[in-house]
Parts: sequence; C-alpha cells; structure tokens
Amino acid sequence: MDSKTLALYFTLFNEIGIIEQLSRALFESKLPTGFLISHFSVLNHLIRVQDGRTPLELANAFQVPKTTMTHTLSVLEKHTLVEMRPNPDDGRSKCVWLTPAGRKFRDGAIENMSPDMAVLAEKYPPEFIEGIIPKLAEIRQFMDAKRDEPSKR
Amino acid sequence: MDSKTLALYFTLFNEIGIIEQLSRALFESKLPTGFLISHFSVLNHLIRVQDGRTPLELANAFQVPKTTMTHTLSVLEKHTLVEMRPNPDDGRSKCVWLTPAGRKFRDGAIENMSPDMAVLAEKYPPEFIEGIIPKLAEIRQFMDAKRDEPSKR
DNA sequence: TGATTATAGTTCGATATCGCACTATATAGT
DNA sequence: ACTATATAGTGCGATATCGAACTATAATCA
Repeated sequence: MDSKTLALYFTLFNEIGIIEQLSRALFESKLPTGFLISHFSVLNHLIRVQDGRTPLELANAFQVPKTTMTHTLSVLEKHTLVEMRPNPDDGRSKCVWLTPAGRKFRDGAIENMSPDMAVLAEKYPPEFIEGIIPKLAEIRQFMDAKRDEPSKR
Repeated sequence: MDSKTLALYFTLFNEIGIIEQLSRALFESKLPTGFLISHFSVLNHLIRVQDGRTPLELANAFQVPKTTMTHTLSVLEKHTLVEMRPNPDDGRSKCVWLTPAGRKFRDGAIENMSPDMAVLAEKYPPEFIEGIIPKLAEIRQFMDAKRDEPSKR
C-alpha cells in the first residue's frame, strides 16, 4: 500500500474524528451544565430500544468498558434519571429503567438540539445526508465485525 | 423540522461517533502501551504542517482547550518525543519541535497501522473513500465555521 | 452434587480532559 | 509613557475513561 493511498484512509478517519469532536461540543453545549453526551446517549438509547436493558448490554451497545458504564449509570441514578432494579432472570445482573425525569431530560435535550440540526439541514438537505449514511454504516459494520475477530487470533 | 428528519441527522452523527470510537480503539492498539491517539495526532500534525508550532496553534488545530494541550505536550516531552523552545517572536510563547525519537515514533505507528488500512482497502477501495471524504469535509467546514459564530451572538 | 469455569457488576488506581483562576508578556488607547 | 485590556501558557481541582483485581452468582461438567 503506497503512502498516498494510506494517507487517504487516514484522512477519512481524521475527518470523522474532527466532526465527532465538533458535534460533541455542539451537543454538550445544549445539555444542562455538568452533563455529557455519554449521559444523554444512554437515556436516548433506552428510549429507542426500550428500557430495562442491563448495564452490560448498554456497555456493549456503546462499546465502552463496563466500568465506564457503571460510572455513567451511577451519575444518571444520582440525578434520578434512571432507576436500577434487580434482573428477574439473573441474580448477578440489574436492569436499567427510565424515570419520568429521565424521559423529560432526553426530550428536552433533543428539543434544544433541533435548531442546530435545522441550520445544518438548510445547507445539507436530507437527501445529501441519506447519501452518506449508508456508506458510513457499511464501514462501521465492517470495522465492528473485524473488532471481534482480530485477524484470526 | 419533523422528528423523522431530525432522527436522520442524529443518525449521521451517531454513525460518525461509532466509527470514531472503533478507529480510536484500533489505532491505539497499535501504539506502545500508555500512548493514546492524542499523542500520536500531535506528532503526526507536526510532521504534516512542519514543527515549530506553538501550543496554542496545536490546541486550535485539534480544538481542545489549551490546558489539555499543555498536558499532552508534557507527556510527549517527558518521553523526549518533542522539545519545547522559546518563541523568538513572542516572549509569552513557546515552539514545539520534533526530536528524532518523535519522528521515529510517528513513522513506526503509521507502519503498524498500515496493515489494518490495507484490510479496509480490500473491501472499500480508494474510489469508495474518495466518494465520501469531500462530503464529510464539507460538513466539517460548515460546522467549524458555525462554531466561531454561535448564531450571531 | 461438587468442583470448575464463566459472567455481571463494582471497587480501586492511573491517566485524560476540561474549566477556572493565575502569572507573565504583549498590545491598544490615551 | 501609563494604564487598561488581551493573549500564551500553567497549576489546580473535578469528572470521565479505562484496565486490573475482586465479589457474587450462573453455567458446565465430571
């Protein structure tokens, strides 16, 4: 692989990294002080896929170590945005449930983020975004699959 | 903006966020233990745009607070991968220079990352990547511009 | 069933990131 | 020149992320 081609792939991840940073900063500026995307993401995920997930499921969904998820959940719990209940199917485990305050927090955050998305949509209409997403999703799936199978080890 | 369209834009940033996480984990696994992408990125940047940059220029380039850059640079300096010299043009400032070890570190890291990029390239040839990058770059530039001009404030 | 191994979650220690406040130097305004 | 303001970098404290080790419960298997 020549260095020119290599640079191309690096550029891809560099662009992705920068957008990630910009969007994170943008989104976090719309959250109440002290809250981060990690907190919002968990609440949002619980609404999208139904709450009652276990901490481990959440850690896998976000591909963070379980210790990180323990910490994130403890913050959410401290603010009564989620509630931990024992897992009826597994004595070692727990289930995470949204509280009404948690749902409200998530809805409010989305509302605050909406105007910025609208500004973006003025310049880049839905069709433009629809043209990109499938390609990114493909790459994401490929990388995700490779992750579990680190070169036949 | 209807919630369906809103969700589309969220999906974009979600995909980007996941790829960022996966690529970060992948790249960091190719670095010597204890080093992170933040360290590599600075070395790489100094080679791409010439060393002799100031800490503030670097902080802006990566859009991190200057305190973060101070910390990152101190780690690099501790490992003699960079060298800080006074800025001849400004008594408050410093310039960051690569050491031979720093160049070697960067080159070695790129070499270690190469095989993974090659695997990716097998499935997604350069033309595929070239089709995505300009669109991402556009969005990145747009967001970057908006960042400085937070709705006419 | 008893012993072994695997899994869910937490605790702990290390490092990263970030905001605030501070020092030192530079620049602008008078 | 003198004062006021802006800027470059750092120190410090708070929180986030992560890996290693630990506890408790489950699953496997002889």
